[in-house]
Amino acid sequence: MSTRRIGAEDSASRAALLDAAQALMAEHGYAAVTSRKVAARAGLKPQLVHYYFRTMDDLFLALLRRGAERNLERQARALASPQPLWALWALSTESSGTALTVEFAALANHRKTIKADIAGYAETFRRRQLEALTEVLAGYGVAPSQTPYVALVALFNAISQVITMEEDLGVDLGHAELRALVEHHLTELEGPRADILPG
Amino acid sequence: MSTRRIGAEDSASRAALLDAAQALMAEHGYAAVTSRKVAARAGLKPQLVHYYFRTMDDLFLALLRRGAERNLERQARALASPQPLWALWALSTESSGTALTVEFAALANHRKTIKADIAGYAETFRRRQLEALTEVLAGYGVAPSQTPYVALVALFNAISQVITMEEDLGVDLGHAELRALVEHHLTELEGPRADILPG
DNA sequence: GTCTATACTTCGATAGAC
DNA sequence: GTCTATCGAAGTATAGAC
Repeated sequence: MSTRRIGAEDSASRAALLDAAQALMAEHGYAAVTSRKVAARAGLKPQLVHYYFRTMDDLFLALLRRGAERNLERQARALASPQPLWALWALSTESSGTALTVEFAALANHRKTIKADIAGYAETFRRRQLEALTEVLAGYGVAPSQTPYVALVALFNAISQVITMEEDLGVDLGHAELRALVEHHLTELEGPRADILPG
Repeated sequence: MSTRRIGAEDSASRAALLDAAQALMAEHGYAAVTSRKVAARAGLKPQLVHYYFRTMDDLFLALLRRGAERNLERQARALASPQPLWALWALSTESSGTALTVEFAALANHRKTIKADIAGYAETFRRRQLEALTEVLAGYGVAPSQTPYVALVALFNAISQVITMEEDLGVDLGHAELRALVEHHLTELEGPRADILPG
């Protein structure tokens, strides 16, 4: 059965299909990512989707991996910047990736193959943050005994994630005040934010 | 066109269809909520879905409203209990509703009709919390000038929401520590948690 | 008020042509 | 290595019978 051939990884058509799938997923949700719509958006024939990605699951997986690699790189740059906390805050409250994040979370609910991959990526993402921030926070003189660093990292993510998700939805009750609270602490630790855009 | 008749609101079949849709959505995601699958799960014919709900959007809306009413009631009970903070914490970190929440968030991405409804419900939910907790926190002697209540409420929700979502996904880095942090504060304000299950 | 017969559209996937 | 012709299954929705 699985003897059918598959397209090359560096094909331009393949990349175009991934781009189209990503745009569709962000704009219209994962259910809109059908072979036909993806192909139409990329200006290609529907059957090509199944040539480059045997199943739709494979397409979602490829999309996740590509996005994950990009995000890990962006995070690494932020964590290596002069103001890692501010840079991470800017990156995490950026709304551009929110829709995709939500869609992948929903996707995990019913595509078990993908769920494990998403969880693995989330874990790596968090773990790298923890490693880098452990050094940073220790450098700033924050005692881990009081509040464990791992709790701070989880807290930081919870806040930024919910703020972006809710704002995307159009709900923002308490956001300004919560943002102010976080930014007050960031300023205490890292000084006022230097106006450098996140990489 | 819109002259077609619609089934009674209190019909048993209608309720069965909603139950089936809810189960499907939680287990397999909103994309699995198709007229055929919903009907099959309810032991009915697919066409009945369109008799009781003219379109699939109508079905999703009915499902949202039913769930929203139930949640608002549960929240009201929690907020009126002897330990409102603990009760709210128990309610918000309950994992049972998480999958549905995520699915509705994703649904909002591409069904604009539904997005407004979801946002409206989220806002009401938060606002009621704020009203009740304003009294509670003032009673506990928490000064609103230090950290505005509305920020605390948003923070509380961010934490519980992300914890349940991540645990549902299988990621729990920092959760135990973050939970401990929250529960430490709850104990300070409200004393140790009395072992009463949430309503 | 309740349900069925049926039309039309879109989907994922494969086999085979270039 | 790249793409097309085509199939069977599943989707939404309407009109009309009980």
